[in-house]
Amino acid sequence: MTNESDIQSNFLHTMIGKDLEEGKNEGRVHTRFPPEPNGYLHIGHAKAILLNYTLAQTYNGKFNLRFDDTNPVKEEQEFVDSILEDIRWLEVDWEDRMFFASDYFEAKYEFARRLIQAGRAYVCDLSPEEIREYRGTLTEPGKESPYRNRSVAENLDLFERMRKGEFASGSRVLRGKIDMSSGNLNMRDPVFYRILHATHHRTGDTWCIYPMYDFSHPFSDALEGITHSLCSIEYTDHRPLYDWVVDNALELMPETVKSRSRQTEFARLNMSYTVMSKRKLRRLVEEGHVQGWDDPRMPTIAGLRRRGVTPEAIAGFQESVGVARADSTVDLAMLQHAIREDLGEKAPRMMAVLEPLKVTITNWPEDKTEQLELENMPGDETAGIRQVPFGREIYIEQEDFMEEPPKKFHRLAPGKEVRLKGAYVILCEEVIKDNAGNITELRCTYDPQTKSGQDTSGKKIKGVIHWVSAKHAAKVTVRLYDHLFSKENPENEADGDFTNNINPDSLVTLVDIPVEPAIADASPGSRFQFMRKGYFYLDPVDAKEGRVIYNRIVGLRDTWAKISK
RNA sequence: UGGGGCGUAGCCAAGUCGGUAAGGCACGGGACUUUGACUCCCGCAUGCGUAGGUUCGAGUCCUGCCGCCCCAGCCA
Repeated sequence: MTNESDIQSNFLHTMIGKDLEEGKNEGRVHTRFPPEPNGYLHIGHAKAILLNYTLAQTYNGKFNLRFDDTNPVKEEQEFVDSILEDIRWLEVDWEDRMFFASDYFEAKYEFARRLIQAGRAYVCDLSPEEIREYRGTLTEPGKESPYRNRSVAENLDLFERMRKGEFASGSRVLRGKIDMSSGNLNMRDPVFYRILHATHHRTGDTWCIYPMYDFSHPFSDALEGITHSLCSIEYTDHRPLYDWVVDNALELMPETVKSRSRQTEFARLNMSYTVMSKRKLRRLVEEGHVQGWDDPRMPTIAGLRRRGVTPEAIAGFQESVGVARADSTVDLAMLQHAIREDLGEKAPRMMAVLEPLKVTITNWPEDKTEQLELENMPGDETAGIRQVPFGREIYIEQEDFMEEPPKKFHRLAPGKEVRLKGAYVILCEEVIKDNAGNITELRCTYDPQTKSGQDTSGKKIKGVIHWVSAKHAAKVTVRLYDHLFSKENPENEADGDFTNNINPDSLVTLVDIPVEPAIADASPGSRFQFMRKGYFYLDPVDAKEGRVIYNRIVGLRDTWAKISK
């Protein structure tokens, strides 16, 4: 049984609680996620998936996966494959209930026939343009089609011949006979079937008529015994039609219908600096602005996965965002927080220098290497210890040295001391520059009394910086941008040029960076926290092709950046 | 100008029969710290789009305004 205080309170739980109380659906809760296989899933879909799945789990119910594949010209097998992979990765289990709307084409055809027989649907010969004209406008009622009162026999005959392929694509449709004067345009004799001579990715050329969403979806729900059909807010206007279809199915196809499902709408996810429109994401891919649907900067599940985000982080994000009916735009910081929260306790700490500055420790013997022991997770002994070599020449981060430091700067500066994490305290004695005045090297001395863990010097050093042994360091590539857009590079409002400010996929200046040997030996899929630099992930896709590239999953909070402003 | 939906802090979001505004993110302050990270404390809406009304009492009920979003695919 679920502890009520564990459940994020929202209107969905209130609704289900009420339904259960009233004994609706024999106390069953059965949800579904119904993607159209016409693109890759993104984090917005993750919200819908998790919502449906956790709702079912909370009430010991069931969750179905159903591909809404009723439009053969847009759908492809590649997308059903990617969707399956993404949902599995999210650790959402549909058990043995994976369905396709196309599984029910025959049943839907029969349902349509019975609607005709009941005088509630008719074949209409109006052209698409004429149908639009007859539909009226937002403020004016529509006109009834001249074909609206065909006899049942004629409709049945025509509909059968539509199926047989006797007519050209677009020449006729089957429409529901509802109300051409309804204020709700969806009720003005909606189209249920269109003729489309196209090959379907699953049914091939078996059919040349395909059901429309408004007819197909509610019936699919009813056939599967769905009790709660969640969808996004823009379908609110479709609810009366949804009910019309289910009610008719209940009456005319009782032998097949398993539930009186109800549609409930919720607001889809919007996030700052994030493109969530499938259409725009497709453009980014097709116009080559990104490597593909799984580009690590993409908000797709595949992109997030490749970047190194964990399913747990996505679930945590979803939970913290909640769900409501009001339009909203979640701050990207919420996602970043969820990622850090999850990785903070599972990613081993390592040192990597992204923008190296050479440091020579002048009082350290020329060829002496000392193996230092560093904790993988400070404070957590079970995470183990690693050996890190230390020698005369090391690299530190360029930004950890300032020739003329401001007051609160705790790192290295001429004549100042700083602790090298896990090693010794060094003192900066000399700054070496090239002819152009660029700092090329620091000459420092170390204090033998200050070895990490056995410091006898009594020194209180505030600054601790990360480093890497120059002799032992390996070089890898790093992708620093973790989002397509950011505060500095926001997506443009206008549809046309929203691609203008795309963050680059990597910084070329960082191509050769030294890292701890332990990192260089890591296997694909490893996640680390590079000390003071963020969480990184060895890109498995690049690794497959022999490239060693680390993606920054998310950066760390940077208090210094704020102080220094 | 038809129909539908929505408005609680910078961003999300709880608020059963009306009983005196949860929580998270962000932000600010402090403690701790061999990651300026993490963690831990503290602070952050006399106010719930707005104007009235009902009531001992209104975010919750009523009325009028204002604002934002969706709908005229043989897409989903």
